[in-house]
Amino acid sequence: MTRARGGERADRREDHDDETTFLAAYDLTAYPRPALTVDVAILTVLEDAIHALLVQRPSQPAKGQWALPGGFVGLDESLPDAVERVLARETGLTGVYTAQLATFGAVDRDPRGRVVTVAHYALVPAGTLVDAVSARPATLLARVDASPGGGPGGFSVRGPEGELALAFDHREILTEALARVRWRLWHAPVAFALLPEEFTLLELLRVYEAVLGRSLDKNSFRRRIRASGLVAPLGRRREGLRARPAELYRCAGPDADP
Amino acid sequence: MTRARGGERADRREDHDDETTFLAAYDLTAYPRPALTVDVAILTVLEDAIHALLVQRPSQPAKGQWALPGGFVGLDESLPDAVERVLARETGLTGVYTAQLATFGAVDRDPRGRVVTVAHYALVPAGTLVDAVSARPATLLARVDASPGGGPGGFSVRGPEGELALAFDHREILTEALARVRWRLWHAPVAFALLPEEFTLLELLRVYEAVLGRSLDKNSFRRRIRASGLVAPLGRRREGLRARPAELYRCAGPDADP
DNA sequence: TAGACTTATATGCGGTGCGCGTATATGTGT
DNA sequence: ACACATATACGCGCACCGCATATAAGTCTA
Repeated sequence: MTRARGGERADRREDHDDETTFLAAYDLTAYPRPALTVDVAILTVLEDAIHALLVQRPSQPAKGQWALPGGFVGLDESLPDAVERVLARETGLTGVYTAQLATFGAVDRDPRGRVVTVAHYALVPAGTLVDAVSARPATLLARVDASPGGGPGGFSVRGPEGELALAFDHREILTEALARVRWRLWHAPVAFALLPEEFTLLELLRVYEAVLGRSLDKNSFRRRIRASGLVAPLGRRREGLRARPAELYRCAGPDADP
Repeated sequence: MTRARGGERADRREDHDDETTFLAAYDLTAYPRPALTVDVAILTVLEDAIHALLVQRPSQPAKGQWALPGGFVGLDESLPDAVERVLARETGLTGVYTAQLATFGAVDRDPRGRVVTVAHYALVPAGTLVDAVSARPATLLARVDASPGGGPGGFSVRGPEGELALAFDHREILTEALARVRWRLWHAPVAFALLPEEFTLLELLRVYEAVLGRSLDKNSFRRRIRASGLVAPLGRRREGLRARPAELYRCAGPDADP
């Protein structure tokens, strides 16, 4: 230890030269390595149910099957950049809330060979997502019905034609995304990403119920949300509905925590 | 839609042939792609403080610097397999609790070029880790002192010689690992992975305090833990200490949740 | 236009869990 | 025998949540 510290400065200079020459000669691509993709589970709450945006694969492999939007990660783009690019390319969406979910690396998860995917989820207001889907062919919003008692992953993915089988391991990714969003709902202000800027407390409640898959008490919910300080009343009301107009709120909390 | 459904069976056969020929001709490796590694933040609680196992890099790049154990992901191994291999190779540890943390893909995070790493964390009882470190040169247990008020990432990593600068973005990974373990402490039975099979409630309390970075009330803690049903008394006691012997417990809960 | 209906909002009550203080039990050390 | 240290049990009060109830303020309909 003492000897090593005595030569510290000289060693450091020597190491720097070593590293420079090492890096000049180093070829990362000399070794076999997996391919890397990002996949995004784009979720929303529509008609009191979770929906996921799916795209019909336009080319091999799994051509014609429904899948999560995804794509290969470029050499010069970060993971968030890759997600942003994929979202824009396959759905036209920009500026949406996204977060990393988990990385899936089963050896046989892609028939093309070894492909590891960094799965993400995105939360989008229903209106935005409906517009995006209707503007694109070969995309749909699949209703994801999760029965909380139905065990892990015990949910159905339904399109207009009925139950859908997802390509690759995308059903597994969707399962994880659902669990993650449920988990974060109470601990991070993610629900607001699923609503337009202005919303009523009942609309917020519906989002919570849809995500959690169970009904919540309206009074307790009001108290909790208002006490949390995450919403601020706007002083205006949503009128023209069947009953007393409800106060409009907006998200007010500083975004938070891991 | 109707047309597509009418030809479904024939299409499927055709698609299968297409996919087979497609896959035969497909070369995943034809496109540039990042290299992929796994890195593991191996954590324990020693002397009422969190410690992380670090290895001194034996070769370029960042030669001589302290880093988290890690290695490239092989073409034929899953991510858990890669983690297991790396742990065994660099620390000799086997059969420890590991979980995926997050994937770090900043373009410039590795001087060799584009290297994306799937970061994991491992939780190991202090005794096991002390043994592993003392059996290997160029490894150490660095004390990680986190002041909860010190802002995000506001912690120190200290070896016997003082503060350490970690290689690559490993300090960032350590930050995330710490936050994740804190987050999970109350929601999943992770604390037991940091203790030997048999432990007293005070020892469990010390683990919680070390991970959370703050003191907890002993009485409330007892009630919460016992009411949680995650521990079962063994009927034996830890004797020979300075005071009344404490009941020994073991982890009893079914492992749980994402 | 009056009343039914629907939804919004406020308030009160009781159980539960947790922070905190206190009392008692049971070992070690002098 | 006594002090001392820790383990364990219990009680009190507060905060929060589920639940019920009351009132407000609109729309809808006869």
